[in-house]
Amino acid sequence: MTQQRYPVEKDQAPPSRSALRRQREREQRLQTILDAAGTLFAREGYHRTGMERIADKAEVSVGTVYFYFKNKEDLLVKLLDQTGYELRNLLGAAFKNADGTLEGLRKAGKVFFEDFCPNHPEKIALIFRESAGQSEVVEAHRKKIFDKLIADLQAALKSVSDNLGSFRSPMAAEVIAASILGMFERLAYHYMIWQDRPDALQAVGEDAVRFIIGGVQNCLKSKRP
Amino acid sequence: MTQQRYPVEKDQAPPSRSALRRQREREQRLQTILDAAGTLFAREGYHRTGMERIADKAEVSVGTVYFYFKNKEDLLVKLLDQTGYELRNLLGAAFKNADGTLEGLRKAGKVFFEDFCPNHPEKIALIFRESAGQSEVVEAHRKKIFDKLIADLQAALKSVSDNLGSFRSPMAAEVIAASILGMFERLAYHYMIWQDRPDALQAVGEDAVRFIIGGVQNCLKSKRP
Amino acid sequence: MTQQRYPVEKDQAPPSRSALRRQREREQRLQTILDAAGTLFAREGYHRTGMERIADKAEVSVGTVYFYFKNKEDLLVKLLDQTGYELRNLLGAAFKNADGTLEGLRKAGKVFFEDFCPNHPEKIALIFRESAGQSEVVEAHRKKIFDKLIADLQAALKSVSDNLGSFRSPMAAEVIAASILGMFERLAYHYMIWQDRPDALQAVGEDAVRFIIGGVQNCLKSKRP
Amino acid sequence: MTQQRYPVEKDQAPPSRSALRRQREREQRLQTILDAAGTLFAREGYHRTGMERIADKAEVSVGTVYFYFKNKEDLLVKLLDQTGYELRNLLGAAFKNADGTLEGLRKAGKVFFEDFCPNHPEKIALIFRESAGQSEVVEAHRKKIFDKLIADLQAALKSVSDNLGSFRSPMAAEVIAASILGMFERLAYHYMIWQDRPDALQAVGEDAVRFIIGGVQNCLKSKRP
DNA sequence: GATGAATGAGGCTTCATTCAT
DNA sequence: CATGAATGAAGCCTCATTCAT
Repeated sequence: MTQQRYPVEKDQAPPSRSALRRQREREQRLQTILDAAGTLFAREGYHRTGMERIADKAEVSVGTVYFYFKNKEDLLVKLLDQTGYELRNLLGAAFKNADGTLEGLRKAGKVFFEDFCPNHPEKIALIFRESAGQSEVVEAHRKKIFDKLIADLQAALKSVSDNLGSFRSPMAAEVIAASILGMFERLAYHYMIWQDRPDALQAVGEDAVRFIIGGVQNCLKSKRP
Repeated sequence: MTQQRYPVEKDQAPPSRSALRRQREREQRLQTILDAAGTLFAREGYHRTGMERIADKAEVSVGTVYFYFKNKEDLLVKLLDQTGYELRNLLGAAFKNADGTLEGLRKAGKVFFEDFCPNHPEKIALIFRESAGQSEVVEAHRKKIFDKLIADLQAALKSVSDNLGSFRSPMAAEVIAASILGMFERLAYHYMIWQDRPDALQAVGEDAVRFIIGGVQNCLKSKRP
Repeated sequence: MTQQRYPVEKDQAPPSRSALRRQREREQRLQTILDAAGTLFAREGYHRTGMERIADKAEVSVGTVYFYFKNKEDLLVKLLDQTGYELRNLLGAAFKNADGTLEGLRKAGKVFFEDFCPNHPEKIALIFRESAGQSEVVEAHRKKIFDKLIADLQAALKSVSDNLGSFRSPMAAEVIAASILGMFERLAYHYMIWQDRPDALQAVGEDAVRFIIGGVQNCLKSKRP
Repeated sequence: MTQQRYPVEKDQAPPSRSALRRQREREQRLQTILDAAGTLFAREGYHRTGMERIADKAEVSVGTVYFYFKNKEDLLVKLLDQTGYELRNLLGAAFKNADGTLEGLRKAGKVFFEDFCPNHPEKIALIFRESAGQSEVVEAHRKKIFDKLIADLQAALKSVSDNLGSFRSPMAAEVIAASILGMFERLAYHYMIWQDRPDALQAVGEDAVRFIIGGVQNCLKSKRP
């Protein structure tokens, strides 16, 4: 549209004010659609939610949804990735500055059960229910997310073992990491989705953490003189 | 239950030989269809499996499938219930004659990872993937199955606590039960479905059991003299 | 089955006792099935009634229904014919011994509204609702029945006109006959099926008869000296 | 109703030209589909007409039919309502400016037999044949239409009776109204659908009207000075 | 004669996706 | 960029009819 007055070094013209605004609006709209889809997927189920429903809720037309997302699956994938990213950040933060001690696991449990679960029940439904078994593409993303969460947990466990003694078995770290994820998953599902008892989550979290810590310790060759 | 002391005159003719045979054939065919559906659901996914595919694989006509099952959902529900029943029996047997000790949990882990998982990968997929978020009816059955498994585990934990000391928290038994289920679920999914490493399952099971036992002990107020 | 010992003159061996009994049972069963079908067709509608429902109600198997009737349509046709036959007999009797006077029409109206309608609501539904527009074959039978009823009425009107004076128009007799049938049809439908007021039928019949008689008279060139 | 004295500022933008055109096209297409369905229902029968046939005849896709109509039943209901509306208007117009005399009935008969029947045989088939006994919903609409037609006729009869003398029986007006409808129905069916003699309809109409007028008069307590 | 399990063509409907305006 | 009408493949399910036992 506007002519380039000076050659730009690489590939980025300084964006005009209106271009910035448009960019912002664009992202807002994208997120609006994503939120609408997320809510509906969680509430009604991925398959029972039609594209028109999503468009309606986001107050746009079906065509617009397709302008922002390749297809319905893409919507689910983006939502899934967003949730995974958020979850990793949350747990990652818990492990910061707790290297080497079991405190990181405690914080991670606390933040998951007391922050994430009660505030994002629809994300629980999305990542642990709706994204299960939908298509190869979705499953691939799901695997990647779970793998990364497990890797993060495994890294945290590694630093614990560096400090408190190595694991008795070579697979222990991975197994424990996956176990913790499984615990979080099933407990969240059980208490948030099936029983809808957000009030119970604090106690649940405490018990879960106690269980985890006992479990981890039992898998370590204790490093005592 | 109670034996008939005298033969009952009429009201219930002894089923003829041919009637018995037909009854048997009927059940065989029903199971054939169920198996076909189970395999396809696990391999291709519930939604991507059409009724015609199922009929073809079972070598019957579509109408026959509907003669034995109300609808597609019914197929999934029956499959789910069957799997749930099997799993409960398996774990239940592990807890028999191990009351009061942690031996029951060890056996349960062993039998799940070393027997159930490698021999029934499709049931893992079915109960932990395909049955998730399909419909209210399916979800209700899923909840019932999970609830029962949790109740069984909880009962086993109760008898452990009777023996070794009570739990530090009132919810502990339930939380631990759900946690163990979650561990089994995610580990089975991780190593069977995503990594397809049935050979790793023995080691995984051992680590998982060690983790569980440590976890349980840590949640008990130790009963020491 | 049994050999013919002596040549039978035309085509009928003297039926044995058991053959007679079988014949009777056969007809009873046939009628049972027909009744079951009639009830269900009237209550649930021809299309929404499956053959299995009919067999169940008649306490026989589906195969047996097909032994007695060629197909579902045949069931409807037989039922329709039976009803038509009954209706013709009923109205025919009303015209007996009333030749030449309007008394026959009065009696016909009376017997239709006060006998037939309240006692056979399901036949009203069958002939005036369920048999409409089902297939060419059914429609052909329906036409034949209606045509005959109209012909009967027309004959009755003819004898009235012989007595009281000829009709002003050549088509009058046929038109009036069809009109009377239409009146009966719609009044029966209105008061029995839609309003379910069998108690009103006497009054309805009286008004209808008065209307008919006035109508007929108005179409006659009165034969007065 | 009330004129806007001042232009309303916003809230309702004047529909753009293209919007108007689209609205028009939309209604045209809807009517095209309705016509296609009406023709096929009348010619082949409601049940023997598949949705694909309808779509083909209307030169649209199946999906488009479902975009404009909820389902097949809806198509029939809309068609039925349209026909009922048309019929009421037709007869209603006949009664205008004929209050108190029998002229209205004469005109109504004339317009029905000489205009409606020969010009819309498919609507005769639809309202008097195809819509009979199809489903509860359809039957409910059918009842409503017939009830309204009867009510209209009844009102016309009422004004006749106001003029010429009251009816001998309290139900007479309703009975006669239903009777007239039944006559129209059966005569139209008889001469248009079964005998396909549109040429006979004029004579039929005249006889029918003569019959009706005689009938009505016979039901009135004649009001003579 | 009677049974009822098996058949499979055909029906209705949904819904993700496209594209002219 | 946004719209929403149009598409049509694909899915689930029904049910009249048959036939081996």
